[in-house]
Amino acid sequence: MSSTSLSGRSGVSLLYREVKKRLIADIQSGTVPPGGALPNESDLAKRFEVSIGTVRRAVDELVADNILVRQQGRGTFVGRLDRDRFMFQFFKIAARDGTREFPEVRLHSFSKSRASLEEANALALHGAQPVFRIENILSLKGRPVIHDQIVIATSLFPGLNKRAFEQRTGTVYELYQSDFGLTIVGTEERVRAEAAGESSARLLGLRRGEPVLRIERLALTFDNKPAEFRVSIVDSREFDYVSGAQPTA
Amino acid sequence: MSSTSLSGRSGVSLLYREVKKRLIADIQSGTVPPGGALPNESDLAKRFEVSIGTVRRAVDELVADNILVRQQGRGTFVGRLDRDRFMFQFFKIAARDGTREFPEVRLHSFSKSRASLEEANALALHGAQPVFRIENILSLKGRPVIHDQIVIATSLFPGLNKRAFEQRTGTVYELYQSDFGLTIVGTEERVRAEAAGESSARLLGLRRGEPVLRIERLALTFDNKPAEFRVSIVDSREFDYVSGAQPTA
DNA sequence: AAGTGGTCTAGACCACTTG
DNA sequence: AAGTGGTCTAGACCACTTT
Repeated sequence: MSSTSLSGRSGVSLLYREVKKRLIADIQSGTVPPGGALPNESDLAKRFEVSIGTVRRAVDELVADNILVRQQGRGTFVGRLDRDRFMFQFFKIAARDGTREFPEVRLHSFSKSRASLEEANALALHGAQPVFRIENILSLKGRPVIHDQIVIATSLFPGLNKRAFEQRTGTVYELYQSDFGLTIVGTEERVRAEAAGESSARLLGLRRGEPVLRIERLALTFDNKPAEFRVSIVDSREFDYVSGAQPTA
Repeated sequence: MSSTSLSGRSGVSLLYREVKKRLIADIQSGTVPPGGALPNESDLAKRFEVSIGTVRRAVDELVADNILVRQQGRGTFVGRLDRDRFMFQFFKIAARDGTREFPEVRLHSFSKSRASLEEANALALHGAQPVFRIENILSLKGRPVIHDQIVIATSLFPGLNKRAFEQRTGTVYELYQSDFGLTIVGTEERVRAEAAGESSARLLGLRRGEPVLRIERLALTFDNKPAEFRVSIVDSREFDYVSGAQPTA
């Protein structure tokens, strides 16, 4: 964390935006690791030479983005992409009755090849760069329900291999975060209905042609840079994709 | 602080929450109509006997919830549920290439009957209360793509009839807002894939059994009270349900 | 008791819109 | 020029957690 002062009110830069950028930089550089505590607010105010209110505003936004977590009386921490967070921010499949459970994940295949045109486009790669392809089968209530096909550029995940992937202790995103310093901060998803293809049908125990959900998810890191492209095929006979709502006071 | 109007700091009530509630009450009562301007912030501060900062915090949250809209130099306004807002907050269907257009809406049927068990449950009705049933066909790029089935309790929409519904000038939610004082503030949606039923297939020009998206949407007003239950059947061969992303600085 | 975040205040000054 | 929201400050005091 460098500590020069923040622009003497000279130009376009809003102070709280600037503070926010610096805090993000500290997270990306690993200066403050996942789960680690930030300095307290008055120290941050001194370091950045702004008032506490300005620090609070920057932190407020990072909390709203689920990047930081405040705990009154304890401190402010970098959010870990653990199971709880995965369930609340990223996993949108719920049973018909509304129940939500963490899926049991089984690795089905791990390979390396080149990006298709569509994949390169989604991941903002220049040409058919090498990618890892990972297929997972996710089970809910003991039965296979989701067929995940993950595509990630090898350049962002140097040294990743099947063993490391399989032996991770937490979520996939937590692996990205802790082993490659890559924090997923949001996703864009497109959902449609299609007839089950052969491999998904076999893996999910469906007849070919049965209607399934196809979810294309682009996972983004800071500055909206794409980091992972994932296609999920979901047997939606007993499970729904859920979205939305807005709790007001 | 002279503690007359807003709780003298005695207990649980946070001042900005209290201000927020009062502002919502003014919107619900029609004291400030859709599109109308709020008093300026210093006047609000005087009226509520709080500082401007506290007013700003309350307004900040209402802006975040898309209920109010700030315009620097002009004022703060009650958001109208017009086409623009509908497109950005509620309409989640986009062409495969990402294009989004406002759908052409055609009324297919308007009737009155009693709520099914599922509908009564969704709308929090006590028993099989009377409801209006409205079916719309929504077209995109000149072709029918969405079959909407709307269910609303007659008790919330007294005097609504086919003519009023058909001759509305704006969106359905704008009608709710302007004619019945009922503001939709958010939705909960559940999406799954199913085989097209007979009527939807006919209306959308599909073969029976073709995979379609089924979207069940519960639209909520203040305090998360359910106001409308809607089932949308979507021909997703050329259109997707889109969700998500999170713009950070 | 000490340290953290959470709420609230009072006021200066800036940026934008309108008459 | 007058009126609006937008940013930033400096500091008091409250609520919660830990030692």
